[in-house]
Amino acid sequence: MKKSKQKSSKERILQKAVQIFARKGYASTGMRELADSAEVNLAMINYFFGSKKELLKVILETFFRGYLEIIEEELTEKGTFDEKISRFIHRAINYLSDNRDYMIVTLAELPHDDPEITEYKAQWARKAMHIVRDEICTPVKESQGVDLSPAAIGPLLIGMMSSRFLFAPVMEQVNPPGYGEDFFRKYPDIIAGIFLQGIKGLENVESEVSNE
Amino acid sequence: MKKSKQKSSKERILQKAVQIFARKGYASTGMRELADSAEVNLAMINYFFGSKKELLKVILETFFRGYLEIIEEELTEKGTFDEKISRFIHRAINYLSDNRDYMIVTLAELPHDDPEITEYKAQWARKAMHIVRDEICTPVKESQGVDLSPAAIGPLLIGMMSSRFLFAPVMEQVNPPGYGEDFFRKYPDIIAGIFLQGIKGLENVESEVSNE
DNA sequence: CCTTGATCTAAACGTTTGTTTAATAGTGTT
DNA sequence: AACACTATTAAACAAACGTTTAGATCAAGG
Repeated sequence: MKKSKQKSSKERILQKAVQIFARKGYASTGMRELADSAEVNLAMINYFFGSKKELLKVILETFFRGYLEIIEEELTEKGTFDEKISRFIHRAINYLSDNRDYMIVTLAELPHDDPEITEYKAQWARKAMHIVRDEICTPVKESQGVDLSPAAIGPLLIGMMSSRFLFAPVMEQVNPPGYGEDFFRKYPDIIAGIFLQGIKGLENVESEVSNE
Repeated sequence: MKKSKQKSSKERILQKAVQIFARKGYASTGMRELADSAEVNLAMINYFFGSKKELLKVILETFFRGYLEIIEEELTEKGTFDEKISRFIHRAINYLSDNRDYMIVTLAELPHDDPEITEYKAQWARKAMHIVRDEICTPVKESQGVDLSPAAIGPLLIGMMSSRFLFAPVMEQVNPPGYGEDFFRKYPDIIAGIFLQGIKGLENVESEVSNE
């Protein structure tokens, strides 16, 4: 372990950026506030990262890379369908929990369409969608005859797994802190259970809307 | 129908605000850009709404009120558990679809904790959570013995229903527009099916984590 | 000792930010 | 015609914005 005592300026900037962007939002955070918080001269941010937007890209990149790695490792390797899905959901929720701030920054920026950033996100979404199609949608189609669009199932999974974290700031205001803490230990099991049993219960949904 | 020809300045401001906030984000949208887009003098925004933040509150208030009304009407009225849940999900997804921009603005601001705004959101969350507890968590507990926290199920439902819309700007870049359009006609059925069958499949999850 | 390259600083750049003010225009009432 | 009230305008405000510049500081290598 080398220089574990003090982080470098660049590391400090990134660490504080993720923290503050998650709490206040990317656009509402000024570079001076970030510089002060990271105990760094204002100019150092652009010195290391080029621009504020490039700094955001580093954060998105980091989150997406980690998430995609989990998709690849857990969804494309051996095991039954149920095993793979369950393994993936457990590890993904763990990842979201360990990287809440990265996740919050990424998902809060998702709906906005700065063209530069949107293309960036789309690159990752493309890769994830192929795997979701091959490993989830296709098997479900073959075993149950239900057509699932990967463009819906991918977002659905993230939505299910992340919702609790995105609502956290509000829920802390609603419930006393620490409330339901025991419940949230079972959270990954619940989500995995709902998703797995949920799509297993899907059957002839398509017939209802076959031809209108 | 009275003066359907031209909307009032106040209406135009609100309409354009929701539109632009949804596309670019609340914080990144300047008041001058909004004023120009609404074809209104800059000062009129604060004249009608007091401040930029008050304008945001009106948007949040509008979305929450509509969503809570659906919760109340569909979840607390007559019918079996399955009927109520299914009715609620169908109508809620319809509501989200009809008010995409309101939803995007609201959900994108959710994770951020401007204290003034957070307390605002918490007021609505409180009301919704009571209903979710009484109408979803308690029945599930009685019929299946599974303890669900309303602080998780409420967000989970929104997360499941909204994910597809929040990812839309990215997915449009991934898929050709119009792709999977036929699928998304079945979307409410799919979501309702997954959720209902999903929680019905939950059983002895708690026993796995009973005592570690 | 001098050089090289990376790190850091203080200061300023020109815009843009949200908000406010004071004056004007319009509309219906008395 | 004078009044009251709402709506609208152009202009200005201080503050904050992201970015850039020129120069200092520092450590390591030749």
